[in-house]
Formats: sequence, C-alpha cells, structure tokens
Amino acid sequence: MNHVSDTKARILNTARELFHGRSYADVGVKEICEFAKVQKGSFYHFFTSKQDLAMAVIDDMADDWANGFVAEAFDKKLQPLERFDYLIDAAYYWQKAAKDLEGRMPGCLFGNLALEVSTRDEVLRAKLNAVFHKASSQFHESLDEAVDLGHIAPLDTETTAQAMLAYLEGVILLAKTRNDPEVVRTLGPAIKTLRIDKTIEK
Amino acid sequence: MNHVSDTKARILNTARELFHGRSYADVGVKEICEFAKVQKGSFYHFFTSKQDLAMAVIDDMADDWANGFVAEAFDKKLQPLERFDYLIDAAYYWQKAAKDLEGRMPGCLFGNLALEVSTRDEVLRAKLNAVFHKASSQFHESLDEAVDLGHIAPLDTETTAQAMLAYLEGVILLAKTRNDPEVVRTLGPAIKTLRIDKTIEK
DNA sequence: TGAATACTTGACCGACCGGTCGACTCATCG
DNA sequence: CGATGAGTCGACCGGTCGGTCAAGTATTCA
Repeated sequence: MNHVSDTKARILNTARELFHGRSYADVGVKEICEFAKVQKGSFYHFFTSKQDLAMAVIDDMADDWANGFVAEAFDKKLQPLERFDYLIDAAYYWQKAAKDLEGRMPGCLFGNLALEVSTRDEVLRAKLNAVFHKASSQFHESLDEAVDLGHIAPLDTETTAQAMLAYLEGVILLAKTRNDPEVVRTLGPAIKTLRIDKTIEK
Repeated sequence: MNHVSDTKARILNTARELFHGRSYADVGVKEICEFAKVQKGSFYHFFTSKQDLAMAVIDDMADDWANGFVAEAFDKKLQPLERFDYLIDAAYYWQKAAKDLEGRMPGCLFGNLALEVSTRDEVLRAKLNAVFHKASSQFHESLDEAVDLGHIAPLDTETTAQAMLAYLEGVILLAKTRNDPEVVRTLGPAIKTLRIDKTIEK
C-alpha cells in the first residue's frame, strides 16, 4: 500500500532522537523539519505547536518502552528480582550503544525532559509525571511478587518501588554527567538494596 | 566603603535564581540584566559570554554549598550516619520553602544543569561533574567513618557514596516532576539502605 | 590637575526562534 | 469530468537571541 504518508512518523522519530540527544529548548522546529525532510507548513499541519509535538514524542516513546525492553524486563517468566538486573543491563547497553555512536551519553529522555521543562510547562510536567508513575507501578508489582515468593523480607513495596525508580534516574543522571555508561553498571545493581519499611501504624 | 560596585554580584545572584527556578536555555541574558538592573554592556564587561556566567554561577553556588548546609550536614560533631538524615532534611526544607514561595519545586541546580547542558557543552559538563565528584567524596568520608566506628558493616565506601549521591539526585528529580517536596521526605531516608559491597579480588 | 583605568550606557547587529498563511499538488470519490 | 480535502510547500511575520560597540561617566593615582 504505502499510500499513507509517513511524514508524521518521520517528524516524530526525528524529534525524539534530537530531543533525546540534545534537549527540548536546544532543538528548533526548523531543525527537526530539515532532518525529517519536511517543510514547516507540513509540520504545523500535523502538530499544533512544539509543545504538542513534545507530548506526542513522550507518548510515542512511552509506548515503545512499554512494549519494548520494559516489557521484556518485567516479563513474568523472570524471577521478580532478576527483572531489575535485566533493566539495569538494558539501560547500560542502550546508553553504551548511544555513546559509541554519538560520543555522548544521552541519558533518559524522560528524566532529561522532566528537569528541563517541569518548572515552566505544567502540561508536559504532568505527562512526564504520569510516565514515571506508570514505570514505578511496574516496579511495585515485581516487588509485591518478590515479597509473596519470600525472596525479600516484607517492606513498603509501593514506596520502595518509587525509591528504585528514583535511584535508576539518579544513576543515569550521574552517568550522563560523567559521560560514562559504566557508571550504570557499577552503581545500578545496588537498586536491589534499597528498602523502605512499612511504617507501623497505630 | 561601598566604593566597589556590586554589579557583578547582582548579576551572579540573579542568574543563579533564574537558572535554578527555570533553566539555562530558558533564561536570556537580557532578562538577567533586567532583573539585576544592569545594562547589557555592563554584563559583558564582567562576563565574556553566557557560558562564562554559568561557570561562575556554578562555582558560586558550589562555594555556598560547601560553606553552608553541606558543611553543617557533614559536621564532624554529628554521627556519620546522622549526617545523611540532616542532608535529606535540609534538602526537604529548602525545596519546600522554594515551592511555597514560587509555587514550583526548582530541584537541584546542579542536577538540572547537568541534564540540560552536558550533551552540548563539554566545559560545563566537566565542571558539573567536578561538583558531583566533590559532593560524593564528602559522602565517602562519612561512610568510611561509619565503618570505622562499626555503625555499618564494611562495604565499598567509595562506590556506595556515589550511589547515595545518585539516589539523592534521583529523589529530587522525581519530587520535582511531581512538584511535591514531600517525596524528598518519604524517599530520602532510604539513602542509608544503599549498599555496594567490596568486590572480592583475586 | 591630568591621564589612565574601571565601569556604565543603550543603540545596534545578524541570526534565529516558533508560528502563520495562501498557493499548490494530488489521490479519492460521486 | 468536477469537487473535495488531506497533505505539501516555502516565503514571510514579529519577536527574541547572544553578543558588539562607540561613547560617556566615575574613580584612582601621579
């Protein structure tokens, strides 16, 4: 068939790469259009604004994640705690591949965007927050499972899941600042040592 | 005396606040000049470029930190592990105060800048990396002390120190994305549960 | 007093920003 | 065939960007 134009997809993919590799503010609509081989007018035919594009990029990437290596990592066939190792590994190899290719570690698109835009764009902030929430609930599930199976001592699985996500983002932040994916591999595995105990109520 | 102009200091302080509250790219030289009540020309009398200003802002803030609440947190009079609680507390109150004042959680200036600029400005990246390195060596010292005093079981103090810093940055990232300082308080204390064991060599 | 130096002023520069718009192509369908 | 509408094109808009500069003022020191 191929009768449906792939223009929108080209814009989306180009924007994702550029936003990830640099930053939201640093990448202009014009540049995106050039790389995507699209004219300005076509761009604004598909997206109402740069912010609108960013929303689409986040959705797009979140989908790819959910169906991609996150789905693999949180595969029910893996032992719950092994999933975290898988996740760290995947993050490491991805960052390493990107660095080998472009010379710089791009870090996590969501983390990058979150710190860059969340003080000035409430809509994007909320969307990124939702992405993080969804991610942490995956962690949550696995922790619950690990507790049920007796692989780890009982704890506040929901809060610990958030802590683990925070740690992962922090590790990637540090690795990016050092421009060295190895940091992910050395610090990453400690994610499983994080523990927040249930607060005993009444 | 007061014969020495405070223009440079005004620029520095204004830039710090604006960069911290928004972002590097989002704040222009013109805007900084307006808030600081300084003319463009004067700005470029003291700083050769916006990047040069950013370097000065980072130095400035790192100094304030080192002599401010970081110095307090890592006061030798405190028990080594208590210092981490102090640090988390300080981070929480600071972020909360900022949010109450401006409505938005600014997060960590260094973390913000690191993710924003480190893929496109090698000089700034290196400087931010140095700041993180210095911070993690403070953590390192305290961990060594805690091990020596038998407060915690022996571990790889240097790597664990890095992990703790990563966690702190990650927690602040998540809190900023949720625009809720309470996240710092709920997740923060788990920093002490992070452990990276010494790898047994030979 | 006069010269040197530190600082300030604000107009100005070219480049670029996100976004608009009217003209155009072209596949689809009646 | 003629009509419709999605998609494409690229010139153009006002505004802002980081940065420059010639001219002026204030301070210091001889």
